[in-house]
This record gives sequence, C-alpha cells and structure tokens, in this order.
Amino acid sequence: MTADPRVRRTKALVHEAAIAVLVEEGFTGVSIESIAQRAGVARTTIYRHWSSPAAIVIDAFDSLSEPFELEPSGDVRTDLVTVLGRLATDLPESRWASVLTALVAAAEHDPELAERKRALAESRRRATMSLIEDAARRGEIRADVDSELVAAMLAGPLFYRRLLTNEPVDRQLVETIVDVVLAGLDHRSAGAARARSAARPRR
Amino acid sequence: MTADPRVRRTKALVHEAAIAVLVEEGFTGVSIESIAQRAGVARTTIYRHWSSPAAIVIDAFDSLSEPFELEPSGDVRTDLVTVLGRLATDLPESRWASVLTALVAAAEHDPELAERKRALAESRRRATMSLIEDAARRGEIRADVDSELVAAMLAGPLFYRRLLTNEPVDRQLVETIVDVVLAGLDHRSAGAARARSAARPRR
DNA sequence: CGACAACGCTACACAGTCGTAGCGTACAAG
DNA sequence: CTTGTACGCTACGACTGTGTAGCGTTGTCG
Repeated sequence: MTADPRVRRTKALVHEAAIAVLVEEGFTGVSIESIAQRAGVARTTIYRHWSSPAAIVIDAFDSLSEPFELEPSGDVRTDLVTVLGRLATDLPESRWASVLTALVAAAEHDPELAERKRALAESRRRATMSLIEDAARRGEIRADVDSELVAAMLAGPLFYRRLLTNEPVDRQLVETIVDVVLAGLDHRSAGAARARSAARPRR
Repeated sequence: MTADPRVRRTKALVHEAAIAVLVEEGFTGVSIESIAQRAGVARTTIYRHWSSPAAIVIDAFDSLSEPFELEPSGDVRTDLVTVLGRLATDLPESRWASVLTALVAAAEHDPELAERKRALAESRRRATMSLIEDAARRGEIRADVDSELVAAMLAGPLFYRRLLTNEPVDRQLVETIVDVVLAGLDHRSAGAARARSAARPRR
C-alpha cells in the first residue's frame, strides 16, 4: 500500500504496541498516549495516521488474522483432535486468545469490534466445520448433522473452561470431548429418538 | 449491617447505578463520576463509602448473586433441559449475562474480579453438576462420569454461541445438546473404547 | 426537642488524555 | 542534489476524572 518505508515502519511499531497494551492491560489501558509510549513513537505521529485509539486497535487486528492451515488425514477423530488440540494449546497463553477475550467484552458495546471478534474466531471455526462436513460426505458420521452445532459442541467446552471456570485445558480433555460428541452423534440404537434431534435442516 | 436508612438507600442507589453503567458501557465507562451521576448521588457521598470504582463494582456484585433454585424431577434429561433452558433464556438479555461478559475480560487482569466472575457462574454450575452426580448415583447414566467435564460440555456450547459467534440460543438447541451428550456418555457398544475415556477419576 | 450523622453543594489542586499547531531534522525518491 | 514528506519535539488549551476540604441542610434516633 504505502511505498515509504518510514510509514510502514511506524505502522508496524504502532500495531505491535497496540496489541501489547491490549493484552497486558485490556481495553481500559488503551489510549493514544499509552500506545505511543509503548511503540517509542511520537504522539503527534500517531495522529497523522489514525483518528482514535479504536481505529488503531481495529487496524492492528487486521495484521493479526492468520489463515488456519490443516492437512486432513482422512479420519475425523484424528483431524478434530488436531484442530481442537491446537486450540487447547493456544487458549491458555497465545496473544490471539488474549485479544479474543478482550474483544468478547468490547463487542457488547461496539458493532465494529464485534465484527473483528467474529473474524478472529472464524478461520478455526470454518476449519472445524469443514472437517465435519467432509466426514459426513464420506459417511464417517451421519450425513445430516448440523456442522455449526457440532463445532459449538466441540469448541464450546474448551472456551467455557478458559473463560468461565479457568480450569486447565489439555489434550486429554480434547480427546474426551471429541469422543463423546462423535459417540453421541453416532448413537442410533437405544437412545435414537434423542440423538435424532441432532440432525437439523441446514439454514 | 448499617442501621441508618439514609446509608442503606445511598448504597442501594449506587449499587444499582454501578451495574447499570457496567452493563451499558462496560468497564471503560465505569468511573466514580459516572456512577454518581447515574445514581443521582453527590460524588463526595460516594467517597464516604468507597475508595475506588473497583470497590463499588465489587461491592455491587455481592448484591447480585442469586441462589439458583431447582426442584428435581427425577429424570436427568428433563432436569438438565430445565437448567440449561433457563441459562438459554438468561444468556441473551439478562443483566446477569451482561455483567458476566464484562467480567470475562476484566478477570484477565484483576484477580479480585476473577473471583467475582467465578462466584457469578458458580451456583448454576453447581446445580448442573449435582444433577449429573445424582443421575449417576441413581444409575440413569454411567456411574463414573466426570461431572465437571459434563457440565462444561453442556453449558460450553451455549456460552460459545453467545460470546463468540453471536448465534441465537433457543430451547431446541438446548434439547439437542443434552441429547447428544447423554447419548455420547451412554454409548458402550461399538465405539465404547472412545466413550470410555469420558470417565475420569474425580479429583 | 436536641445531638449527631449523612447528605448535597461548591470549590480547589492535581493528573492524564485529547487534539492541534509550529518548527527543525532526517530520510526517501526523482 | 533537490524537493517533498515523515518524523520528533515542544507547547498549548480543553476536557474529564480524582481526591480533599468546608459548610449548610436535612433526616435519624434517643
């Protein structure tokens, strides 16, 4: 976009600083002043590129969204454990998780930030849903599952423990969750009347 | 505690205002000034009772924790649907959910607020866990389930949709989740090796 | 009724952030 | 080399929140 290396350098420094402040102090600590100090950039310089702290932070998020890559193995359980395992690894300590946590609260009062929150979580969610849909297509799981629902049932418990109860999230937990959900979806014999409701028309 | 009705009135007004500001603007909007204005109370009066905005908010939370009551029907599915159904009702619009959301982010940087967050979510969580343990005792579900895990698997997806994806949370969803989880736990035949891992030694 | 306490109000000093302006310096690009 | 631009620095006024002090008024309770 911008050719001048001075501008690119400034923007990179400010983005980095904005995320750092947000992670360490939350939205309360974010101000043009604090970001400028953290970035080692003059406050006036920041005003030349952004109009408000919110604009800086939002701009910084765009330099944070990483495409989520995964090479499918062909087995649902294996792939789901891989994806969720990576989520379990990132949830406790990654910058991504910290930013997402801050956004959860901020999104309540700012539609723009709500959109960024969605964007941050989307790539992983889509990856999970794709795995489920592919497995359904291959016949590994019932063909009529609601992939959004299943994704929520898999990732939900991990976020629940991270955000609400602060319980640890480890690989053992991930495997258990995947197994219970897959078993619950497969169940067609005794409690079939129950499990059947898991199949809902896709919107 | 305090005998003087004037003090009780003031505290009630301030508590109410603090929660209102927190819900409407989040922690960013909370200040002694904003609370005083909202409560219709002089700022100096507030200083006579509290030393900081945080102290006010924390104090206000204590007047917010409601014991969670439930008369068990004896059937796990029925009772779980009731408890989670109430959660589904409260999540989208209750003051409780708004406060909890604000606390999720604030708890990252303030241990005291982390404790209040835990307290706010605890009564419902305990109710859910009790239902599971009772059902296990009665033999309705396998006896060796980890109730904390199951509670996370039931409530997690609801919070996930409310906090992360902003998808609607309705009764139909609740029933589906309960059915899948119960079916997944019951499953002893084909995929037993998988479901078995759901049983973990209680801590 | 009388003593005491809580409250509202005003005022003040202080700190932090905001947003803008001007000027000199350093770097980029033709 | 020369022009243009980005940057750092300083300074300023305005606004908002903080914390304290004093004083008059109102309500409480014995």
